[in-house]
Amino acid sequence: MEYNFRDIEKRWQQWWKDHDIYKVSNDSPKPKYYALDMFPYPSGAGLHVGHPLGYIASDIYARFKRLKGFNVLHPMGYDAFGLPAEQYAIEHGIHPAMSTENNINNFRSQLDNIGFSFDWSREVRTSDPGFYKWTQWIFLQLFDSWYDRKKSKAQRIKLLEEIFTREGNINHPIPNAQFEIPSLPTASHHSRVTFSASDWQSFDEFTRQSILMEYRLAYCGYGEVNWCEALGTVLANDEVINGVSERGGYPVVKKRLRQWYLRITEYADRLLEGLQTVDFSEAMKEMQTNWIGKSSGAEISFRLWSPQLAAHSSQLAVYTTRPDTIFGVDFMVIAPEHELVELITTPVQKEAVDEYIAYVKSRSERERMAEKKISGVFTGSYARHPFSGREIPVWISEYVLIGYGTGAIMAVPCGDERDHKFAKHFGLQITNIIGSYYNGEEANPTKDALLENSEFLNGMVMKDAIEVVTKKLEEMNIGERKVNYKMRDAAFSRQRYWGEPFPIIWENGIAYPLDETELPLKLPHVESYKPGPEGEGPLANIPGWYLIPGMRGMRETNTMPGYAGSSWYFLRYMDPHNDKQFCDRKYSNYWGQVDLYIGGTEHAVGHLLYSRMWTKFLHDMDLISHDEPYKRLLNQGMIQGSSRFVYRVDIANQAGTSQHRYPIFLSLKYYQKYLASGFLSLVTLEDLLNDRHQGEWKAPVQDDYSGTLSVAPIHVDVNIVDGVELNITEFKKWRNGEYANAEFILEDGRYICGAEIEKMSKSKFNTVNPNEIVEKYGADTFRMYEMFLGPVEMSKPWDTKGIEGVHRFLKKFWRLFADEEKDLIVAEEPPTSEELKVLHKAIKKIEEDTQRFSFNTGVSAFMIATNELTELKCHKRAAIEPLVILLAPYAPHISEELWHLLGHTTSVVDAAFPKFEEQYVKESSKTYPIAINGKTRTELTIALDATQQQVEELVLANDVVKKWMEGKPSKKVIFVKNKMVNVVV
RNA sequence: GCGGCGGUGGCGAAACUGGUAGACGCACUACUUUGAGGUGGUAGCGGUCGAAAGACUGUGAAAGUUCGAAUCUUUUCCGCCGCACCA
Repeated sequence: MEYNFRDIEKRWQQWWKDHDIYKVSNDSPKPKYYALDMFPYPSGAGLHVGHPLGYIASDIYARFKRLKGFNVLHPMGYDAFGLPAEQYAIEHGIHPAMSTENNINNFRSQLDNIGFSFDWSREVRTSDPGFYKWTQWIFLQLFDSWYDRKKSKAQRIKLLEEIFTREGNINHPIPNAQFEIPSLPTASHHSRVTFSASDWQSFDEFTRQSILMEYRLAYCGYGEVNWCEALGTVLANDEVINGVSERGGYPVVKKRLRQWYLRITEYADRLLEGLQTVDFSEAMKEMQTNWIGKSSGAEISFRLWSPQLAAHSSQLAVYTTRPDTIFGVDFMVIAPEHELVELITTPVQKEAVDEYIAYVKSRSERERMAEKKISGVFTGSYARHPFSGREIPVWISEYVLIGYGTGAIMAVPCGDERDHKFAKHFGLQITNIIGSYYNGEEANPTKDALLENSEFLNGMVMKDAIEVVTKKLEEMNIGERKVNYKMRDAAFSRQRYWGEPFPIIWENGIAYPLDETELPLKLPHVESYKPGPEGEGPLANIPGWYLIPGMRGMRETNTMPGYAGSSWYFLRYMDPHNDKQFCDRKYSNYWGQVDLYIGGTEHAVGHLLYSRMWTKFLHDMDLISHDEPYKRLLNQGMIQGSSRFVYRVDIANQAGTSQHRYPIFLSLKYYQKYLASGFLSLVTLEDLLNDRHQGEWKAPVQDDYSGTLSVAPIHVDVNIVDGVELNITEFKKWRNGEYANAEFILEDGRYICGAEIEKMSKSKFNTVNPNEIVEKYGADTFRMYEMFLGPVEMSKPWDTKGIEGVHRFLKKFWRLFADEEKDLIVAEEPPTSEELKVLHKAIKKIEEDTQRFSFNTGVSAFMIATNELTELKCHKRAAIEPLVILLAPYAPHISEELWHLLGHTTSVVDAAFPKFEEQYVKESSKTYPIAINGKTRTELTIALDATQQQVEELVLANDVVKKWMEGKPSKKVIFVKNKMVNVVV
């Protein structure tokens, strides 16, 4: 019987389904294991071979853990809300619910082809009301909470109200909101607003609610947001890449809008600390750490002074991480948007300042990022140095950002590169406080220099001076210790339709939460996706929805962003059908953290941070027991596409001729020849024809070939290229015969395409559909090949040709068991020790490799064992049956088939792996350390039943030791004692 | 610029705590099975010299530690990813 993978795979997939093999129980005496994939956004393009890489890895590990006796939760679902579906709806008039449903069905059929062991009974979709009911519910909990900095945890708003009634906000100042809220009691810096208990009691409802809004973990406020005109919505910081939207690449501008936010900044410290308790890659931790961007330093107030303005008492607050450099301050710089600009600009400087502000406003975010010009203007005012009393000019420049720190800095040109450039550019004074560390040419940001020109700090090491200065500033009451973060609160509303509606009703400018019993607040059906008035979403066009009968208020018409549902979905899998709670505590206690989370790096600062924050919040609310969602994160690399190019000749000067009737294509050799020498535009087609081999291309007789050539590389579908050789017949049929009349200039009768490794994408025609691979080679081959390509974490190009080797292996493996004539050729006689050695080696290696996610070497180990057993002509049950179990995680279908051929009646999933381990591996060999001069240098693995004599011989024969001894001949004694092999020199 | 990761045959890659570098697979070459193609089988395959045995050399480059370095340390070059005026 031949290895008929099509039959086998179809049959077993059906059998698994019929018998609910992968259904997992929440109630099991077995230890649990939670293996999760980042659920996909069901895009219209479907899956290409790159997508399943992570799923295969997690599936292998999940199956492996099942065999090891674990109760494994391995679910799958869809991140189904989001912008693309709505864009598609706008363009094609198909309702997002419809297109999403279609895409999901398509995804599912593609996934099913590959033989995953997902428990589909637990499938979740974020766009399902049964799911988003709980997204809305968690939102309400966030809305109803504030962050108690004293206790470092979230608390109920009710508690805060009690505190305010009792003692005002003296002990709980308004958190560092980045965004202003109107109608607060006045104060220059609204985060410094304080009120007493009696103040609080005198406030009206609106003021109270406005104040509470300043504390809520989900809050609504006005602020500068990333507005994308093309998408008609705001975007979170992580959705903006280099000034354009992540999806679609549209320009993004700053705009002031009313917006919902998540106060993720309150969790900044815990998000940082939590990184130490989880197993993420260094790169991932680094990215999150950078994104959070914690820095500590001091905020210092400088008195301002101006020669032309009436004496005023303004203070300028600056933030610095280097208070030790205070005597090196030569000027101050404030951001162009700074509130003091108007106040401190002197009449003489007014024109220049206005001009500069206008210039800054004219520059887009992108321009500002792209070209970093040194620009700025003097305000005419001065700050007074707190120690030396020196006058320090105050400048305005766009290199100081309004959003970070206080929007103002003290410039220390000898120690900061930007300040130094600025000083040089405008010819400002540069005070050297670090002696020879400063060379006059470049700033030196060292902390090790001994301070000079620094009065009471002279002779002190900078590092130590930081503390001294900060203390002194605090004593003088003009400065305080301050921690700053780059991370901003996360914009949480979108002016879109296809997302979770906010369970909020606005009345008299106050946001009231919906009652729990009114959830889910369902998304209404819409006909039009046009944005509503004043930057609202499409829901603002449906009065029937936002107006509530019998009430004066109206519903919030924004919707939640794509990351809302994905911030907690991993909890829903534990209890997916519960309509009383988001997840029963009993089950979240049982499953706990995700033990293994696999997905791409692209979610480093988005999804992964948000879901970590939500988890911490739910933990604070005592709704779950753990406060980090993922114990271990594995980032799969990308599978890149290998693009193929054809080179089309465009003939210039073609007036009066008919060359353009035939697009002419050059094979790579010609393309490179002319391109490389830079001659292409000087060459005519005639030159080319004279150069080519005779007879390969018959040029139409009447054409004029004298025009110069230019060549355009064109992406060609990789599926009509065999390796690098173009299938010309297929090419002519490609794209409905667009190239039907193509003519080719060949090399040795073949058309060789150009090649380049790029990201896999439809537009580059380099995608490969897993369905085609599965159809041709089977799912088992596909799975193993994806793993065989290289380490899971690494990016690597897809090469369809290499798959043959893996396919060959499976056929070879099959032939250990079955033969062309007979179904089963397995013999029951006991294996020889040589055969057992092959087996044991394989078991040891494959187990280790699987355990440490080194699936590529695991696959290799299978190949080696199979090759060796084939060579030994070994068809003995005891030597080959264990391999079937071992192979099951990698190639489940063929394993299941062979398992049954071998006479078992249960699924290979139920094979008792631990037992088998005991039977075959345990204590079959032992590893001994070899010590040289008492220091362990290497190890020897020796069969358990080896005699002392044999061990001694082995040590002698060991090349490692032998070489070492040869390299350094001297007296040597070798002895074997208590299993420790010792070599003494 | 800063930070992280990496650089090993024609290609994807192994080498886990320093111990015979290149396992395994692809591609390639020769032979074999076959009427032919595919499949299957055997052998070769880093480089140089050699018919072969074998010798020398070899993990981006340079230096160092070590009996021994792809692996550790320092410097440097290149590539990928992330951040980017964050004071």
